[in-house]
Amino acid sequence: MDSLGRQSYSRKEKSLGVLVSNFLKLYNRDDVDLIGLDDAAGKLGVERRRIYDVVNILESIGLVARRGKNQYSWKGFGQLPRALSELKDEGMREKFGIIPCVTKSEMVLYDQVREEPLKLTPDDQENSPSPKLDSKKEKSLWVLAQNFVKLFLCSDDDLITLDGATKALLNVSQDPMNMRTKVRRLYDIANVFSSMNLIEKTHIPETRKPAYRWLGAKAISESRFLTAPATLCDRNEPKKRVFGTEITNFNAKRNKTDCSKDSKHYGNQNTCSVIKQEQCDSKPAEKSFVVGTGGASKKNNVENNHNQRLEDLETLSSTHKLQYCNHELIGLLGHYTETWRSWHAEFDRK
DNA sequence: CGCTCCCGCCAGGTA
DNA sequence: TACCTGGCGGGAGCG
Repeated sequence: MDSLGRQSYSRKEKSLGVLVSNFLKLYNRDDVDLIGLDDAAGKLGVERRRIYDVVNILESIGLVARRGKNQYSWKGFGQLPRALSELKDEGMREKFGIIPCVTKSEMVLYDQVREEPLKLTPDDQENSPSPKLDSKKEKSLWVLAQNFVKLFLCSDDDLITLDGATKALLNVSQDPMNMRTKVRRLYDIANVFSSMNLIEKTHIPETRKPAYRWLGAKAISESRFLTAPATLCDRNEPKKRVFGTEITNFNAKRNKTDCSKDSKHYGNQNTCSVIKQEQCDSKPAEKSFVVGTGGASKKNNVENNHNQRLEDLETLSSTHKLQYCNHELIGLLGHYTETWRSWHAEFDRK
């Protein structure tokens, strides 16, 4: 709320990155098979349109696969290495390692070379679609996301500038307006991947130009993005956007005169939804918050760790402090819900 | 003020 | 033909 009592709008809270992070918290579990788009939209408190963005990008690296209308299946991080290596092979064949400094004729060649995107989803992509559909597919988030990944996998340089990615993935000879649109999509994709710790946003030291660094599947598997803010591990770059540590999707909207129109489709879009941590947190052992009846030394350790973390926090920006607190609160909530559940189950048995 | 990217319109596809 | 899908670009938020 601002001083006038309006719900304040925070762009970051509504970002695709936060959404994807919450999406993963919700569905990144072994017992998840099918993901309903309506279900996801409802639980995450966003309109369906945004879910399409998320699943398209996740599908590009094989985390989910389209099963049919309104339904995706959760494939999981387990197959990520395989998907990435397939993308790499594909990219190598397509010469993605060479980021072209594009001239018009080069671009034509480049376009010819990367006609068919990798089929990580066997079902609908099989039958040769119409040329019209091809051109649509060529522009899709899915393809753009795959090509973006290929760029990292096939390049020796682990830093890729936004400029470089733009030149490599988009036909820079097109009109500027078209370019602007495509670059927006690159931002979307980059945000999603950085929220997953697949890449991180940084910049070229000399030029300060924005750039992305590949962190890769290993970073994801080591990552605690489901349970802890990356902020604390990354004090070199306090300005870096950190996703997944905020509760997203409050009903505050960007100011626009009439938001009611679209609610015909998405009745639930304004619901304030907080991801239920007890559903999401599949790795209680990894929780940064420790509770228990352990001995005094254990307790001291916990306190020391806690104090150390408070000291660490002091070095951060206020935004990151808030993000950290948000995360801790969610963790606590999840922990106590879990405890309550098990006690309740125990009570029921007796 | 330029960069970033959310938001939702609406065209085209599908059941 | 109602509903699903997702490209697209306006324009708001932010540094």
